[in-house]
Amino acid sequence: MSVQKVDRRIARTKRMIREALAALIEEKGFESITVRDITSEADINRGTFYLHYQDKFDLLKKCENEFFQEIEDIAKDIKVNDIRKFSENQQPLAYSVKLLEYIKNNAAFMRAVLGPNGNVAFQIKLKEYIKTNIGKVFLKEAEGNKDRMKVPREYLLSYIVSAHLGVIQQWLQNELKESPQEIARYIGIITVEGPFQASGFKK
Amino acid sequence: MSVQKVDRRIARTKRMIREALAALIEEKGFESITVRDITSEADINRGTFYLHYQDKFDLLKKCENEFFQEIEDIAKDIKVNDIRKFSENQQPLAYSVKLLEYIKNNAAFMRAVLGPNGNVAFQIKLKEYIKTNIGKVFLKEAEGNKDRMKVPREYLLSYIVSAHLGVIQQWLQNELKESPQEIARYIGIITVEGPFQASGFKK
DNA sequence: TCATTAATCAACACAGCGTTAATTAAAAGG
DNA sequence: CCTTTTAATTAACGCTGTGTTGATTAATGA
Repeated sequence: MSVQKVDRRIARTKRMIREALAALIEEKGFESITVRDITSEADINRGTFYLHYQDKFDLLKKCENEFFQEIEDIAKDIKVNDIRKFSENQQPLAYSVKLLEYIKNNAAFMRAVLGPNGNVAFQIKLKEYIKTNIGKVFLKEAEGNKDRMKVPREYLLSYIVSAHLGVIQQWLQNELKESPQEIARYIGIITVEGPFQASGFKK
Repeated sequence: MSVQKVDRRIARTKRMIREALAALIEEKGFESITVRDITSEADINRGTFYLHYQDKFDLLKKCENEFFQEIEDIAKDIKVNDIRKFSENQQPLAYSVKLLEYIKNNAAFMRAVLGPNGNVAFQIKLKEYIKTNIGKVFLKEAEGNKDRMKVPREYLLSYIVSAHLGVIQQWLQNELKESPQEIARYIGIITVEGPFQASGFKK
């Protein structure tokens, strides 16, 4: 198959539109954005928008799909024994570091969709991703000891995934002050040792 | 101060509007709802809506405020030593049970604002509430042992709070099959013992 | 250089908004 | 019960945003 070269004008227009979208979501939330807002922020004609996207929902969906496409590749490298490694020498999980690095490199968009004016549907999809690629790895380890499972698997899983996302949101709110490695270490510590073992409460 | 008696017509109208809102949010999400949708669902004149609310955002805000007003009262009864009680005899935390009971009694609205078409701003406010009334109680216990704190307080707190909310959302998604007591027990087990102690992994 | 095609511009019908003035209907209170 | 008060209805207003179209201009790639 031949590689289609993209017209520079198209690339530029799409880039402007997406940058405008991220800026506007963060500014006032997706729901109150109009196509007019986007095109005037991007400094293009309103009609041009409709040459590329059906409406603002279509635009958001395409941005999200692009995101998931890209982090899907990250997931390919996950090592199942990551968690064992962590238990043994407290090394941050490789998957976490990569995901967090990606988030840091796309901070504007991530802050937009995960921040206070963000989008629940996106968060649900992201949780689904984390659940598939991360939670299950953790639980696989845990279920070796199934008879001692005190809480149904679905609740344990949703707990881990939500907690994961919570730390990421706190990090974004904290203006990405810490390094991805550091955050990955926090997640590892809390998730593997438990929040109160980590803080020194109990035993 | 004299108790103002509310005109039955007003009470009815407001009730219809709020029921319509919950139904519509769950159906297609807050952002794509129009005032027309609400008033036709509630079977009232569109003009009537504007006698009570400025716009749909005002309506949502007032519904949320009512919610927080009511759960604020619940928080008044929280006992600081709840967590100790749990550690000793695995009794569900009193605050949790009450909050979860309230959620169960207002399932339509809660499913609407916390579900897939829900509202991030509401979730943030709810997290804030949980953080204040629950997380801090947990952490107060934990911080007796401050020198063993491996993770910054803010991350630990956001972890606990997000995880909390995650279990609630899983519960709503699970159609409130379990009792509030049971869910409170799950939350207690996972939060105090840690997800992997709870599942039997490690040690 | 020149054919191709993206972007612009102006105009269209349409839908939802928020408001208003006149009217109808229901509730509260004597 | 009857009257006064006030909530709800109705129909219309101007305004803003939508999504589309046809004609025109300008940038791109070969």
